[in-house]
Amino acid sequence: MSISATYEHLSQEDKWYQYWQKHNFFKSVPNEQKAYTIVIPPPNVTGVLHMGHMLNNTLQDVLIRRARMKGYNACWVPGTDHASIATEAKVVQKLKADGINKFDLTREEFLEHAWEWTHKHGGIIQQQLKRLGCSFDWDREAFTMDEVRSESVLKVFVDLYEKGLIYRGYRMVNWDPQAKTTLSDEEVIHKDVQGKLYFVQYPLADGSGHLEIATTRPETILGDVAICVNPNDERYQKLIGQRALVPITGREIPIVADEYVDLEFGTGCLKITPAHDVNDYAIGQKHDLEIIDVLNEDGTLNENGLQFKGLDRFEARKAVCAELEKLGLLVKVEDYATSVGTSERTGAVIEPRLSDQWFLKMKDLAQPALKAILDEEPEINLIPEKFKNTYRHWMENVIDWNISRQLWWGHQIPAWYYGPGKEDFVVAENETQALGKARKAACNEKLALADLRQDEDVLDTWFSSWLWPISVFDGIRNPNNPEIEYYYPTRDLITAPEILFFWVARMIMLGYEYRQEKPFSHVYLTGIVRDKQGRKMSKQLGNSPDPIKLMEQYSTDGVRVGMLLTSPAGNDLPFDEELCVQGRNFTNKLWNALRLVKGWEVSEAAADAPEIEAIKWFREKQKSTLQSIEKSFEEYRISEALMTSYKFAWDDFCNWYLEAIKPGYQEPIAREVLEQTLVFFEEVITLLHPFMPFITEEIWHLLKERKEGESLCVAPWPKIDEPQEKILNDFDQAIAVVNGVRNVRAGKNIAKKEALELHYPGAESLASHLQPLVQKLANLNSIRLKADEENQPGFTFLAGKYEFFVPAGEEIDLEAEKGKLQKELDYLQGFIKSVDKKLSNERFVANAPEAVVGKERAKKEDAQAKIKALEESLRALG
RNA sequence: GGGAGCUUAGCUCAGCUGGUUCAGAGCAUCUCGUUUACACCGAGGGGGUCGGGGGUUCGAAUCCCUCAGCUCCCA
Repeated sequence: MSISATYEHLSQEDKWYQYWQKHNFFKSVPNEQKAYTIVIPPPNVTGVLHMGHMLNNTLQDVLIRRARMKGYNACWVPGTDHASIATEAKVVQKLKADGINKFDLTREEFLEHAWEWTHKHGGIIQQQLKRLGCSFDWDREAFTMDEVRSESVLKVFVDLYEKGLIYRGYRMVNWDPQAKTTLSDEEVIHKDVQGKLYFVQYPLADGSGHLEIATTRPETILGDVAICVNPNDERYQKLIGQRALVPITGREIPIVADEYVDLEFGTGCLKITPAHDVNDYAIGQKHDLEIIDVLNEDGTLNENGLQFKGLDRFEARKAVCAELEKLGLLVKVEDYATSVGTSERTGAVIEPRLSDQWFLKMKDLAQPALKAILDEEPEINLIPEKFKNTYRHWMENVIDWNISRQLWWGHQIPAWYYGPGKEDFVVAENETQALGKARKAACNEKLALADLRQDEDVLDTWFSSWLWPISVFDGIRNPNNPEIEYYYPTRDLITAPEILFFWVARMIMLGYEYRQEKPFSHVYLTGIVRDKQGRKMSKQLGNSPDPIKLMEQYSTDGVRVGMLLTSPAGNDLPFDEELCVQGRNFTNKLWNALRLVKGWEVSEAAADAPEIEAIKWFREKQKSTLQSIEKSFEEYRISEALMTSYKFAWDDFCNWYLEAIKPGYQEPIAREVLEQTLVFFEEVITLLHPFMPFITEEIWHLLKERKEGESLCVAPWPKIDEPQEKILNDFDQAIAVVNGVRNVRAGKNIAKKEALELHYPGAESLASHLQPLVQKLANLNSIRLKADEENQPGFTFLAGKYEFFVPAGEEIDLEAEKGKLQKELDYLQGFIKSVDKKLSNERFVANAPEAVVGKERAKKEDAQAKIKALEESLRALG
């Protein structure tokens, strides 16, 4: 069989993904095996693959492929998310480009456009995930707005409402004036900015003087309803109960006292604008103050803004300042470092705004979710554990979740109003049920559907995502269906720490609420993919490489390896294309190993000693490597598992094993050796398959004849077995000897093809059965026991604690050799001194454990043995 | 402002409850090597006073205190 000189990844990748799909290897149906389930963190339905997705989904694929090979019924569920605010923003933008204003459309018309957009741009990321090799059960693909998921969302909403956990409230919320919707606290990003603090004079109503207040938002002066001072502030005692005039408007407002006011901040006088600040709102409630809202929903000033009506809030700020200055009321302006909330999606500065919204009570739901993670023996393991603290902090201080959004794209809130009052509504899963409930509530049997008006708002996207591990198995609508019973709880959730609260915490809450059980047992939090300068990769910065191009250039396997090599859980990944080069080089190495083993002629001769020993060793090495890989996987140290596999393939298999069994130039290999080698090769690529599915599948098929329908992706993972340490240790010593000889060659510029002689100091220094192997790997013409008095020129080296000798003809630089030996001797003598110091320290001998003291004694003996060997060598050199 | 975490070779990271022979890996770097699977390679080498200071201890990268720098979360 002829094998191409290079691995042609492009055609192979496509070929094997099709093969896997054709044979339904990734399909899962409940059976008697144990389930291993992962649900994808659903990407935005209209999104495209970015580096974060690559990292995240590669990790999931590694875990699920390994589980499949280990004999679990592995099920990885794909799907997408409707991403309410992001998708709606894109559709609005697109319509705008077409000259259409969203608000000129009816809701139905807009949704038509949105679906059209979704169908046009949906499906791309799924193709890209296939490209990445992800072994999803595609028959299970779900979308947060498909029928099953939508009905589940509404059902949960109604249920939680009936349990009294969902309520409608007039509250101060985070308002995004650009998207014209509210946001939850989690969607607000606080940013430090350099602002200004404006000091403004407010005249007293009785004309007896004025007082001074400091504010960062002068434009809200127009909505002031009071001035507040601290009751303990001696400066302002006599003002309490008086009245002041709001600048520009001339409105008269009371001066009230409240301990909330910080004596130290600004002037100690606080202006109260309940409509535009959450703390002011609280004070307003307490003192029964009126509310004057000066802003429109787009962030411009309304009629309460007087002459500034129609100006944007930031323009208005400037205009108000100019006016205050003109009136002589602006005392001074100071620089002031502050932080402002911005919208996660649009970046707009968030406006605190009073409005009617739907809220979900979180306190009770949080309890089991808190326990699940923080228990001594947690039901859910966070990886890495350091996120426990963050999680605890959020959970313990959780506040009610604003779940309504003033958008159209999403699940419309299933509440219907039957009358003019704020409370004249019913909550139901559909119109028909709503009508029945409404008739009852209104005590009016004549109510018709036409009399009902559904709430305009949609639900926060996360309100559908938090059902995901249950809803993908239809476990909300049909809680006893065999699928949910079989697959739930899932095993691993792999996601970014950024959405620990948005999503992970809420899924845990919902899992316990609806199934009285955790949604997953392990949460693996990945890092963020950053560029070399440490910046997060983003579209805006344009600092992200195109994942598809990377896969085209370096092969999918190469990119997968590159990404995983450097990404321990929870650590950010400073991405560098060099990593993909390393991954690509590794695929090349494996490919060439295949070319080597498939290129040999076969003979029926018996195996030679080096080959027999190499085989004995590699068998044990495989066992010990497997053990260590298993341990890494158990601890979710994926990079470590990969690195161990990488070194096993490259160092142990290619550099040691293959070199040990490799026949001479144009010589054949013994059949039994070749057959064993093919078995070993298969073991190597089996361990690598979860990381690099494509090339390993290709090699697996080339190693021997396979039948149609066979595949490495469903081949069994090897069984764990105890290695024989003696064999491994003996071989390690042999390797040390080979390295010693190579070292001598490198140091003395002796060509590899020039055969050397080796003298070893005793049977224990180099097992006799390994000598032929050493001879082959170090290119020695003979190995013999070292005579007591060598008395000939040569080089010495230490392997383990033994001194070996390589005779070197006449060309040896005696003095240099002696110098080298003397240096080693000096070091060892110094070393013995330090060990002696320890051993002669009574407190050490008395306090340290027996084993530690014993080790020190052993060190000393070793060193003494070496010194003796060195001294002999020195004497031999004259 | 409150909280958490990090700081080990040029880079990315290991280093478990303090104790094997001067602290490890991968990559990068340097030297040598090419008719004999692979230069996307082989062999070998160099490189760190474990952020600074102090303490506990017979013994500290590992525990404690402190200072500095960085990151994240929350308000």
